[in-house]
Amino acid sequence: MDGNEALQQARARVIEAISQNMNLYGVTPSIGRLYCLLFFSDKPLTLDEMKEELGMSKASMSLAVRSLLDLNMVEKAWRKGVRKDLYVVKDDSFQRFFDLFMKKWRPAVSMNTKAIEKTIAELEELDENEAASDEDRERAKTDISKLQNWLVYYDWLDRLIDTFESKEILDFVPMEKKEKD
Amino acid sequence: MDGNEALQQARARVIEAISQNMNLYGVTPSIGRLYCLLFFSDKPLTLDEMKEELGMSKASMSLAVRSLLDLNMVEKAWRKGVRKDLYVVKDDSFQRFFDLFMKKWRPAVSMNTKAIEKTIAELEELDENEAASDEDRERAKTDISKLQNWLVYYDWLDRLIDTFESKEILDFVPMEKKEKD
DNA sequence: TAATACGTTTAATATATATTGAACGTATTA
DNA sequence: TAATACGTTCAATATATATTAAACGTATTA
Repeated sequence: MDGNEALQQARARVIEAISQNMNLYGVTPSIGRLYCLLFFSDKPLTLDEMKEELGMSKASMSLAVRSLLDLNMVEKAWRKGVRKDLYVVKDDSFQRFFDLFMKKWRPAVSMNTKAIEKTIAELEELDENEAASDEDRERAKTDISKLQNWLVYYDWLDRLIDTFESKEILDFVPMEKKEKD
Repeated sequence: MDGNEALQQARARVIEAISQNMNLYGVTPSIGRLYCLLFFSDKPLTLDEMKEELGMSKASMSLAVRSLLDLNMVEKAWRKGVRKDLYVVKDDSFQRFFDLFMKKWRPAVSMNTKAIEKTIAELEELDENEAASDEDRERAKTDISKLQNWLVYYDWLDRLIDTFESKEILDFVPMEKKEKD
């Protein structure tokens, strides 16, 4: 086995693992492989080069790159004299993790919170509505109480994401392991 | 509009929002709706009742319940004299969030770490192999350095998940907002 | 024991999503 | 200007996943 072959084979193992687990970021293995291709590449790549390497269509590459841009996992690169768009990974794993929460979780927290608040308001109206049956009003009360627990959680989650965004989380869980005493 | 109708409509909004955003937990909207059904139910439900409420097959309910059990989002309930299996939500949003990391993220971290470690070992061999070309050995060195950065990140992530599992994270981001001074 | 009532598995189907080739718009070059 | 080289969009297709009906195994009841 020659050196290059050994290199490719060694890389293949982590590419496979990373690509498979990339679903935690809400992307497919294909997109994961593209990310890995860029990760191991020693230079920015064009859509045509990606297409060539992965044996996929240019349209796919265009879409895949866009999802990666969305997640802040890659960025455009420029090089004098090159007209094609070039892309490189933003090789900061911590930032990648934090960005996931800012891009995906934050909007979800916001949506859910708004929905819950609006619903609680409606349920309170129902509870105060004399025309409603006792049973319905009772259920409204129960729902309100359950939903308020959710609000507490979403507020917490929002504050947790704040500590990701500000990187304050690193004060609590430091990047480097503590030295053993 | 009568009370019950108002109740259903109020619930529908949060059900929709929650179900849609449940993809962050790696489950489909259908499973999300089942979760919400159980959440709002005032009693444990059987597969047949779920099937009835959601208009889906029993097989679907069986599979959906299993994913929710997997994520620790529901649990079995027993009631004297009832032979059918009964299920209720585990209505602890915080625990639900922590469990996601223990069930999904932790194994991913573990898999990726192992793959990376094994690959680094192979690359080190390659780097020390006199027969390999200088170019390949150089690339191996570069890869090793990049992969070691990932190891630092995964180690950190593992420790972060530790703070979820032990709930120490709540020391840093408390459940209740701090009172304003 | 036989008969019934469960939940699960399996194989088939329906649905959603990923992927593609071709058409399109825009910028660059000649 | 016309011609070429891009990246993107769109409609068609391929693939993966969700969903189902039917078969199955097990426990319970009579």
